[in-house]
Amino acid sequence: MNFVFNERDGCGKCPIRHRAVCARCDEDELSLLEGMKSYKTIAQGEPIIWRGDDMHHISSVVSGIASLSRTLEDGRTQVVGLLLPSDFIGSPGRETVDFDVTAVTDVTLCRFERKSFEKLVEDVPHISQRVMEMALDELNAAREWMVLLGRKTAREKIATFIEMVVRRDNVPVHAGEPHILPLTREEIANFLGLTLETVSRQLSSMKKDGVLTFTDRRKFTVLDLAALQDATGDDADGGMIV
Amino acid sequence: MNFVFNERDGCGKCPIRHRAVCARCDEDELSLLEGMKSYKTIAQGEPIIWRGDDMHHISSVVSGIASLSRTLEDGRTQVVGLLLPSDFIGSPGRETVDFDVTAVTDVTLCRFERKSFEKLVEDVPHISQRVMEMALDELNAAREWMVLLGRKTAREKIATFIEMVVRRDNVPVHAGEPHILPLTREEIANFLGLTLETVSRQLSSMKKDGVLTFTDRRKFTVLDLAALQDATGDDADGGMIV
DNA sequence: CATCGTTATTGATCTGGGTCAAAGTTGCTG
DNA sequence: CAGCAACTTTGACCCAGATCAATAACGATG
Repeated sequence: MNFVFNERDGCGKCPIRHRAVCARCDEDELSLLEGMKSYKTIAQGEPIIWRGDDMHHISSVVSGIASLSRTLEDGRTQVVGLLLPSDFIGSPGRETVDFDVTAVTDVTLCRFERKSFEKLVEDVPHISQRVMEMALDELNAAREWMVLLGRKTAREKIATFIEMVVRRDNVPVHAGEPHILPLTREEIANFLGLTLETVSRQLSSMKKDGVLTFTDRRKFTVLDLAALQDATGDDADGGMIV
Repeated sequence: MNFVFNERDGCGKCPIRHRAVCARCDEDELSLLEGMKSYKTIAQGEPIIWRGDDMHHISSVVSGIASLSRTLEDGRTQVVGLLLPSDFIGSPGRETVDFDVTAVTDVTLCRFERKSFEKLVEDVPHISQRVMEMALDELNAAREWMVLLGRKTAREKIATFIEMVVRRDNVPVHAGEPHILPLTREEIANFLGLTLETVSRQLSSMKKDGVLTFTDRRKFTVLDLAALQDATGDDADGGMIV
């Protein structure tokens, strides 16, 4: 899961190098993984793995977006994270998954047998260090999201989400290019702890206020970035400290 | 942070052994820490460190409870975690803290200079593995809490919180013994994304319904555990899978 | 043990966002 | 390109929980 939508540095070869070990690559260590990996593609909307299922593999997202979510008995659903390229599905040391994982778009995974991966974690210190760093990053992002879920208004939640999408896009994409919402209104709602109607109303309201325009229901451009950032409820500089 | 309130296994000597390395103790490795540690006590209600402060130490909670929280400009506060004995304050690899840390009760910390701790993480593989496991546990707990914050009703939030306190107590404490609420109504509210009035009303309502009794505003006994668990909104078995 | 500040309870009222319902879009698929 | 299914918008209404306010119960202190 990677709330900030920033893709980590990767050396572009094997998926596991994206984040797990890259920048400290050692061909010998990594060649251990060569025999173990297999690829799998899951179609948009299909489940990848259900909560409680045995976790035979640890996978890395190669392309596409997956969601981590929990659904209560009566159908209320909360998305607790989005998995973007280089994010992992499954944790070493856990036998089962604790959340449902679903393909939000078509998703390609690079999979490693869990047992072998766990052995690798024990044998290669770089890997546990990298997984530790990733888990700490995710933890921070999750806590940040807890503030949003527990205390922000609908308007602030939407603004935070949009700002996050824009921040992610602004690295690779040129100015002027419209941004793409990777989720439906309902998925956004389940991510923000709202209903789809409220999401729709707030987006309309921001459109009316001249903060955004939509070219189509998935594509938008920010007209007033300052207003957008103001509306997030966060510190002026976007969470960083002065 | 340790939402489930379960204290991890510890060998009872140095605080860092509580969770960081215990079960894989190696006297030689750990003796590296002997010279580095220092103890500090913070009085109830006092700040331990503020968001944005430079993190000169990584600390382990020896006794007491601390809270991790974020406050928006207008005063809305969300507690994103409680730190119990054996939990860490600060992460290797981060220069500043991202949340305010406050002593909920008197707190004693065992502190290590951050740089030395980071060196230890690099040098001793057991430690990064243990920190990795801890971070993954915390991450899971944080995501579980996101479901509560985003989707549960006030009644379900309170029931979940009480059930958590009871679960933590039930290991060491004998049946019949009243449980102790470690937080004020306001702190509970800030942890659950509610107001203190709603917390108070829900507790009164559960008292009226015969689920709980209070002997004093901090001490309570559960009269109907089944009803309490029903009220959490979670699966019957408390989150585990059948 | 009276006083005072803090914490908790309870009541009255308000409102943001949920719920229910009805159109309006969009994009497949035959 | 018609017809349908999935998604989105918008409106009307409602209610859980927030807000505002008054009172009560602690518990520390002199």
